[in-house]
Amino acid sequence: MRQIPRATVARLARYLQGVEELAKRTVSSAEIASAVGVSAAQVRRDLSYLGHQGIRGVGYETEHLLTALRRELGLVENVGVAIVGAGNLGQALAGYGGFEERGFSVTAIYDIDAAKIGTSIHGHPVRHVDSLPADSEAFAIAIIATPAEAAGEVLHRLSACGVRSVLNFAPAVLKGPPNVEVRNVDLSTELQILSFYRSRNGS
Amino acid sequence: MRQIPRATVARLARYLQGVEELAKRTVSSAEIASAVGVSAAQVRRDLSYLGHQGIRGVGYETEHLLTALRRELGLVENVGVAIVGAGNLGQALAGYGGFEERGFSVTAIYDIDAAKIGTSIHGHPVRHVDSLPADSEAFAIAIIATPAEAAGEVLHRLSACGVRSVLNFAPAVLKGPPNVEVRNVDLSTELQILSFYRSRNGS
DNA sequence: CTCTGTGAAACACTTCACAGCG
DNA sequence: CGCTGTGAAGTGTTTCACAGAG
Repeated sequence: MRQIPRATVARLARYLQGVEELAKRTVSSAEIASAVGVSAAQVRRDLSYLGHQGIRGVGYETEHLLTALRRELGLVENVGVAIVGAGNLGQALAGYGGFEERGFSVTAIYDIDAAKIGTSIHGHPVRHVDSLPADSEAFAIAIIATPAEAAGEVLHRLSACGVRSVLNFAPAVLKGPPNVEVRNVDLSTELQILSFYRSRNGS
Repeated sequence: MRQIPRATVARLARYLQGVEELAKRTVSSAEIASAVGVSAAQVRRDLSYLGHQGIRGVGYETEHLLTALRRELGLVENVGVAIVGAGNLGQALAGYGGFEERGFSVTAIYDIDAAKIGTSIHGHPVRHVDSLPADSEAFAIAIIATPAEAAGEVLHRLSACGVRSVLNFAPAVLKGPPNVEVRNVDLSTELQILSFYRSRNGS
């Protein structure tokens, strides 16, 4: 029963946030379900992958559940995040406070523009992309926020210096080697998907 | 055979971009597949939802296929997009050139900060959130880039003035009424998912 | 008596493999 | 002969429904 379904992993992160917000001493699957917008059966099934965490007739003890979720998601220690690309999007991400609150630290921003290197953006140092290998111990996850043309090359470099988890915002579909998990978040693609549903959700 | 699976819709948008980039006169399912990183059988199955578009023994006639994809995705006309929230992220989105290229136009940015209203960001006017209903004819899709606290309220307003498609970047899981399609893109959630896989992808 | 945990059924999506068109 | 389009099989995910713990 090990091997958690991918679909479940994506929801565990939501549950973590949902349960944190509920801020009760115990929570039931139904409460979590309505907080994150899925079915109660789904919540129970998902949480069952973490082993027996609940108390029958009562629900889940909040602190215990949060610990289990954080452990499963690898969030026990603070996680370092590198941002590659100091353009508009990279800067916005660097200034986004939400990361720190959730246990992630932006360790540095990488670019190739000599004018930017050595400066600091929202308190984070800007370094040359060439120093990624030297810095690679500092972070576990990288965010690609470069133009599409550069994205493939950046992924290659990241993968070469041992990064296993990449979040790609460049408008290109990246696919790393099998041991590298890449999540592509393309804004245009998202809008196109929405556009599809707009036409059918009857006016 | 109508009713295209959600998973397929998400890929159609990728195919559109992949085929555009290939820029050939005809493309085979195998070519599309390798451009976007899925299996050839998957591409053929997905495209078959659009009806018979290919030519056996040859592949798909590029122009014809692009037209069919754009029609299916509701991208025949230019699509208006409103951005709500003129903070860091909202500004970055406003400056992101990729939208215009793909048939989307940012019509305006909405905020409640009096100091920002009336100014313009990357050429897009900043208006008060209260003017959303009056402007609602201008856009079909809205992007929420506000703090988490405001997001629910904003969704409510958008839905009240007839918006059916919403892309939410605020760190909150929004769920609109059934006739409103909401896509939640939460950066922290994405990082948490990556964090999960980091621990398992054998070092 | 409530709410979890889970077999079993249902459903959704993907892959296989090949008939048959051009 | 190459490549599409698709039944059929396979796999993954969700829902149902209920036994049983607290």
